[in-house]
Amino acid sequence: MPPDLNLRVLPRTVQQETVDKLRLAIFSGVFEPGSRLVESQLCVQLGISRPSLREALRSLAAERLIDIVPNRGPSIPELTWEEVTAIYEARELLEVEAVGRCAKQISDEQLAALEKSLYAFEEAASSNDGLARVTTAADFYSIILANCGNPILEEIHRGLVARISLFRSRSMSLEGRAMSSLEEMREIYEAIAARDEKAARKASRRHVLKAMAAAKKSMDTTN
Amino acid sequence: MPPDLNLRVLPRTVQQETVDKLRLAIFSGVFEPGSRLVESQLCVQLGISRPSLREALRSLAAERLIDIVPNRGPSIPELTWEEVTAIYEARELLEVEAVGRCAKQISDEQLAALEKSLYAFEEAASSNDGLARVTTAADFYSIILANCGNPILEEIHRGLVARISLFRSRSMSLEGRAMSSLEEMREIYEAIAARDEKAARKASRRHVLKAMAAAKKSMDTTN
DNA sequence: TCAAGCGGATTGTCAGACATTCTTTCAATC
DNA sequence: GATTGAAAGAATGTCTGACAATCCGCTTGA
Repeated sequence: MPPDLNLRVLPRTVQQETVDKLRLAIFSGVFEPGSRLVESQLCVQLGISRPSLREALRSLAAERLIDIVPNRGPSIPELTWEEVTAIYEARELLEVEAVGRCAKQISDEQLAALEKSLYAFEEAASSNDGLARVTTAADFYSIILANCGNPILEEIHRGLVARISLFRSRSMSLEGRAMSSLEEMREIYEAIAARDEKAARKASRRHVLKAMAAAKKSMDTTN
Repeated sequence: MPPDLNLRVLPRTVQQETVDKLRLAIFSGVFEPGSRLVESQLCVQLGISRPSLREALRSLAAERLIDIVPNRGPSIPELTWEEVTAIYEARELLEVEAVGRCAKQISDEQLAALEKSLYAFEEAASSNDGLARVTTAADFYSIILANCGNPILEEIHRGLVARISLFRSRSMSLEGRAMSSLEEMREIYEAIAARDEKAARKASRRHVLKAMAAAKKSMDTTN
């Protein structure tokens, strides 16, 4: 038997399912920012009991995907532009580092997977499916972060991106943003494929900064 | 009345108290790594009900301070050296950035507070109080991170440091480590006080790398 | 118009219960 | 003697139901 066989199928608990469902709902913008999540309603909608729901909500609160104020309950955060900026800056820091490391050490297989994900995003960018754009773009980053050699960076990055998913989907809907994003991502890919760490970092930084600018633009126009 | 008076005392719930208590207990090394946390026992020890405890445990699990395996319950993580390395690397990335930003923008008041915290650490370093060493050192970083201009970096850094608190307290007990740590921190402080961003980053990087080396050493000798 | 107070709605917390799953022990078999 | 298997005990996952504390909106009265 292989020594490190980890085929163990982890049983999925109601709590985990609930966290995933709610997380996805928050990503997809089902809840309005600032809106309150009423426990009794969610219990009925999700078909679970209040204790299970509350456990799930505590998890999401620790991930900063929802706010919980004592005696007022959970609500969807209303991010200010300052907070969004701070998140984008942190994302820049992590992502640039990850891209740089990735350029040095990604395997050929994973590089192929990265190219594939780029094509997937290309297709989504041409379409009008906003959610597909965000998810395929997320896949692209995900492969990079998974190959940077540091799972902690990956974990933190995932958390950050989750918190600004709403802004990402909004800005991705901006006229032309998807296409220029595609170009930037292609640059990143090319640099990684060429194992050019410096160029990869540069392209990555440019990409995040442009994404931040697009987010700001969408924030200004939306309000 | 002041316009932004935010004196509102947030009511502290049992859940929050429990999270804080358990977090502190984990920091202090009350629980052995790998040991399991039995709900019924904790309920009695903390004097709370199982639902409240479970909510607290979910929060801690989301912070990665405990592991929760379905049908096996919560336990203290046993970090491998690979994981610890990854955390230290991420910490380096964040801390160097924060120190650099801090050097550019910290106020004179906060600089004074930083100096004060350095003295506090100096005192703790001379003593034999391991916990005091870790907490005063944490205060020092805390001031830096609070003045880097990005609350997200602060938040993430706090989370990372929490996860390796055990290794920090161990390595701080190594012969001479506290004193050399003091020197490194003084270098950081001097560079920040001189508003020399580059030197501050350099000193910060050196400090984290040495801390990581000390952690590795303590890990090797302990086992 | 504004302040006080009242009532419904919501959250915080607990107790108790039960099915499921894990662990360990002990016996049976090879 | 070692391994397998079953059974008992312990711990977790989940639900129901309950009640006090708190918050929010509305009415009432000045």
